[in-house]
Amino acid sequence: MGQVFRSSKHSHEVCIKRAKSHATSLAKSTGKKFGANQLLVLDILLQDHKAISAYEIVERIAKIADRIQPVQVYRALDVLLKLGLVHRLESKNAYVACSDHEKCETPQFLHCSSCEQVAELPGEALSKMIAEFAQQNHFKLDHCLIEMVGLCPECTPA
Amino acid sequence: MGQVFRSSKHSHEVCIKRAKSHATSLAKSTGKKFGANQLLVLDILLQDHKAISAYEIVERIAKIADRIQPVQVYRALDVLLKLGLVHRLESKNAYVACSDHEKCETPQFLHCSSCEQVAELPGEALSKMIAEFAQQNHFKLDHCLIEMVGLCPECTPA
DNA sequence: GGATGTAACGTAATAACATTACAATTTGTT
DNA sequence: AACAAATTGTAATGTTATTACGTTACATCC
Repeated sequence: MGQVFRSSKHSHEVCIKRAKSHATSLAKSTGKKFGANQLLVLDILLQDHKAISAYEIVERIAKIADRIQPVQVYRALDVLLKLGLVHRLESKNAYVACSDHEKCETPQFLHCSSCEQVAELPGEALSKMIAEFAQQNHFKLDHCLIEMVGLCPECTPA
Repeated sequence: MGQVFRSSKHSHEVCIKRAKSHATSLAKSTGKKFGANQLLVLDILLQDHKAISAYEIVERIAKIADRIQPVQVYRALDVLLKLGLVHRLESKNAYVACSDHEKCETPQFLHCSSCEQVAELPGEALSKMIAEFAQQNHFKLDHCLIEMVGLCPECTPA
């Protein structure tokens, strides 16, 4: 199993590059183009592996470009969320760039309460088990939210 | 395995009675007493198995007693949440009375998107598995949020 | 080229959810 | 009665998200 949490020294340029190339190929395959605000929001979220609020995105954009309104950020987020390029952390009302472009239909998040980094859990064993639980209870599952809070390896005292 | 979703014809009086007697015994064992607002909020939430917002609670209380302010509802909710008598559904910003007083440290919710009923999943298999996943990823788990959305048995077309 | 459709953007206002700060009241205890 | 602790009351504010309406950019089709 790979490291789900990025080391603080990992080459984040690589993450950004990979995410952007994924976004580009997604755009190509669907025939869509990203608008200016959508690109800005994605750029901001790609700066690290933390989840930030929509209003925080507003502020960060204001530092590098013309200030835009919250609603414009929410609209951009809607598009990015639908494409799976961004996820929403329900328990934090915050948004994070997807960091696992292979398999993230039902993302399961690990959120470090110390450094605030967010990781996505790979693998499907958990979602399969959950699907089974649902079925056992005659529940027609649409989607499931899994958010774990705790300390990441780097923030765990040895 | 019991029915986690209450049938629409279930005798809800029993649920209310059971919850209230649990609350009473909890109060007795901890030497606390519930305040007027706390009792009102609990009563409102016990009226059914649905999750409602704090502001909805404000409105419902206004129908049966003097109107109170949102902050008063939030305070009452804080107390009830800490006692485990009420849970918060993060993905809906809504609150629901606990319906499984035996075992609800890490409640796992099923939320019907049609009738809006909320059920708690019994058992610990899921939470154990999740704890394992956390450990495998060197994540020191504090708590975990599990919310499943779909259709309950009564709302599932045959 | 001009009409048309659609996706994104701009602006203002407001709705929905939650907290802070401070004062008054009630309750239990000595 | 005096005190502490918990609860309640009131006002204001902070945070998150949406609605409504209008404009701009751009591709397509006739």
